Amino acid sequence: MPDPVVVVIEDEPQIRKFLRATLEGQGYRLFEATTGADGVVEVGSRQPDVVIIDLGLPDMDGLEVIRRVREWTAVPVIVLSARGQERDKVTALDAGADDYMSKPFGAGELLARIRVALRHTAGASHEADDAVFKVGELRVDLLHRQVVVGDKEIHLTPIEYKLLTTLVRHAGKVVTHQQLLREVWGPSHTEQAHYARVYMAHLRHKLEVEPARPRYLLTESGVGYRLASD
Amino acid sequence: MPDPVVVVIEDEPQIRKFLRATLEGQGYRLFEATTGADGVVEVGSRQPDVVIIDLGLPDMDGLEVIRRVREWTAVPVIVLSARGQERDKVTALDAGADDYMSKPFGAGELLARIRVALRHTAGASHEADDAVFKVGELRVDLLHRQVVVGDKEIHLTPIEYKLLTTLVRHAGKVVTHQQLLREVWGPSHTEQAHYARVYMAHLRHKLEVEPARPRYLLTESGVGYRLASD
DNA sequence: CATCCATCTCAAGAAACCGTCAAGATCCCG
DNA sequence: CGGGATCTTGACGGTTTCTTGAGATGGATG
Repeated sequence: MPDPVVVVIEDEPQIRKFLRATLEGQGYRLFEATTGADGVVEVGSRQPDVVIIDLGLPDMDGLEVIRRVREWTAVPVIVLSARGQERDKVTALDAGADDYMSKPFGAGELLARIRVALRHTAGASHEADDAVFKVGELRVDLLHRQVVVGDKEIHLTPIEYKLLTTLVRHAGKVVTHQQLLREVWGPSHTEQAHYARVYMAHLRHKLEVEPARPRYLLTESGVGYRLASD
Repeated sequence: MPDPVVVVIEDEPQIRKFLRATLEGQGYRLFEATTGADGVVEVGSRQPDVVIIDLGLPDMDGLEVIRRVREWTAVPVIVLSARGQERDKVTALDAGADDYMSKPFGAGELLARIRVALRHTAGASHEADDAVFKVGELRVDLLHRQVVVGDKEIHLTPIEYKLLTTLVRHAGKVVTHQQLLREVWGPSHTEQAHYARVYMAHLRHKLEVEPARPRYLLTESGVGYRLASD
């Protein structure tokens, strides 16, 4: 999993600095905005995993920012505020915020609440994307690490699988020997074109109906290999 | 949409009364438990939309209740606590809680945070939270911590059970050694691939008809393990 | 047709990985 | 304190997977 992306909308330099230190130390990628208008734009362009917003902004009401963001995304929004009145909290939460922390707050608690927010989105996204590649009788399910030909499940060794997924990622396009060797065996093995040949043979025997006349795993002589797509 | 169902786990009659007044006035259906053990059962039988739990319970640690509940459902859990230390908050949130409110708290804020929790589950597809995993002769009941093969109940040690539930959570998908070790033994034991082997052997002897030829607990050589699904 | 080069096939040894067993160490309950 | 259950750890043999080499195939070229 790549580092989570966080957009911070905060005008006070002091708090921005604090957030930067806190978050970057934990491996978050941070993008900052100092006005509400910038904030909305930043959320739109960065597609963050979490948004942290201070309600006291110079140009527009933080609540308005939340409402604008909520018009098109369900990204978790954590509110920071100098005001701790119940009224303020209720308003912000009902405007679409997912959490509300009154200043002063501790770094540990903020990080914990971010982890909660990330848990939520992790669960939600899990259901939708079934990253399955299909061509002819061949099905490659990246999520389940499962390869099926017709209705028979095929067992692949780690290298075979990695080779296949590399081709899947570039399905339809030619993958040069160099590229293949680099992505499967690592940058130090880019000369051993032999490896790729042996393993392409393995894959063909396992996946092709007629290994000698491949329909999916095509050779581009002198260049590399290509996985047929549709 | 029918009235949302809330389970309250709280031993102090005073606060229970307050919650009852607050929530029933807003059209929530309320079920109460006064001990942790009861609470776990209540969550299992009522299938609530939100759980509210006080950390200071007489019989067991509230954190333990949260962990038990989290073994089989993602229902939003809001923690109430007399303690407001950051340490306590972080522990509870990392144990699986979704929100944390220190006493004293206002009715308005509680209701707002409940609305946030309900928003979250509304977005997620209403998957029937079936706490029972089945495949072939094997049944794993996450709620009752019960494992049955055929019609015989099988006793598992804590580690065996945790290993099995980790596989159940990812049923059908390959779980890498790293993942397995991290989720069962903790992040510091990710090198000891040996552990997993020994315990997979234990599980196979207890769950498989023919341990040498496993039908459920499958090895993905060089990668990890996979629990068959369907 | 002969030759060359890229590719494919096959197989065997090496290496990594896995399952098993069992001997302590540790924990838990009475 | 004792005994049983559970967990850790090491050793060993069997299996899978990887590497490597030698020869076969097959198309392109002159």
